[in-house]
Amino acid sequence: MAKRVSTKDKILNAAEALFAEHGFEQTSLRQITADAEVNLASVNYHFGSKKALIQAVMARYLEVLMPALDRELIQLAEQPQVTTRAVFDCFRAPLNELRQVRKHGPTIFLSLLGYAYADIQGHLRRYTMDHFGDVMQRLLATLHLANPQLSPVDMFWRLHFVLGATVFAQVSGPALREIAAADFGEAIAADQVIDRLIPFLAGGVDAPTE
Amino acid sequence: MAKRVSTKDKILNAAEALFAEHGFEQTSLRQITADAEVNLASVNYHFGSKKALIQAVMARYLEVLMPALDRELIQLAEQPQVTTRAVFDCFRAPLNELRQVRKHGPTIFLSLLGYAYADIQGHLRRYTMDHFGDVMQRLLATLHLANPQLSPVDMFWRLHFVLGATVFAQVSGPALREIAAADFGEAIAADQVIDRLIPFLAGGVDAPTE
DNA sequence: GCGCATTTTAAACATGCGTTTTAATTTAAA
DNA sequence: TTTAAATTAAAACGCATGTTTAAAATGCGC
Repeated sequence: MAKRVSTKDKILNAAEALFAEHGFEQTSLRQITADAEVNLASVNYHFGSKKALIQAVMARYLEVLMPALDRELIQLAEQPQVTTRAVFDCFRAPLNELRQVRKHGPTIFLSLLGYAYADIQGHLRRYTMDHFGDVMQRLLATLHLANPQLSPVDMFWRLHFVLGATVFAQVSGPALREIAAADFGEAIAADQVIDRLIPFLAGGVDAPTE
Repeated sequence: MAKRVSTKDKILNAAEALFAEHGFEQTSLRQITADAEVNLASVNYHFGSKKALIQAVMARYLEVLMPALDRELIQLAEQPQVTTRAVFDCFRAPLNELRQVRKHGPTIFLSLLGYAYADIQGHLRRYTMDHFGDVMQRLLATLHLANPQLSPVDMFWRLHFVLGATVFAQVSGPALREIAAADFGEAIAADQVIDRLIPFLAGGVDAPTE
């Protein structure tokens, strides 16, 4: 009983794999449709344009991640003490839930996130704000609970440094893990990079200002 | 006495400005040669290929930054106490020296660095290691002085998180500063982002491991 | 000022891209 | 089974890219 996969899903699956590896702009519809074993024109038929396809790929993950993250943040806010580290740990379970979407969902999603910010500046930011603005608001509020000494503008910048480190670690992840394995004989799984990352991020956010 | 600028330099100047703003892949030779007011074919004549032009643009900055950074690191190593923060502060003067190359050299260079890592993975890394491997070695050694508790592999990852945050902050810099100005009415200059960044980076590197 | 090497120019080349068109095919309801 | 809608397929379109070619212009030592 081989299960029938729709053309639309074949495209989504092939596209996200190529996007995660090479970025959006550098992945052509011809590569995608060849990998998906569908006709070139079917992307425009089912999604309308390449841009809409990119959005559909991202939405599939965001719709799982964002509600899960929201639940974690609400739960955390009930605690008497909130630390920066605890806020970042809120991402662990939601990221893991992305495995429901795809086996290597967490890694794929973070790579996509990286390219989304690098390639189409503002485009994804607007989408995220429109659909999940309340979650982002809660994230900011919770981080402020943990760091009342940071002004909103300080927090704004530090959060983007956090995003940068995260995104870079994932986009360059395959290459970096290869180098690390060669130089230190120590191979770590893609999903474990996040374990190294979180303490770093918390330390950065908690750092005293200038 | 208008000073005569060679075609080669006109190309380099126009190219780096466009590269810094839009990235390498997304900047065409036609845009570059139009801005530089030179013929399209002159890029291939003087540099051989677009790839070689990219390398020439980066080299112009690296050849100023790296020796200056090396001097700072050597000087720092003579101090009795070395902190992570002090290591990162070593970048301030060398980055400022890039103004000799161009007025907004520091910002341009960091943007270029960002795109270099995002666009042509490994390509720039190899060039840097071939030409300035000794400086990178010294940087690692100095950071180890400041953080003897971190294993080499820990340091490897944290340094790349640092690179990611830096690069992202610069590449997304214009957009982020715009948003910050709109949301907080607080406009900060491009060169001041580094002042916000350094405490964050030092805090991240100094953070306790998992 | 001649003659050769260097540089600039305009044009074309080959390739790849996202998209559109038109016809063939499959699907599913009547 | 018939028929209309949805989907797939092949081909072409229009455009942009990096590169190459071959002629024209320029610079410069003699």
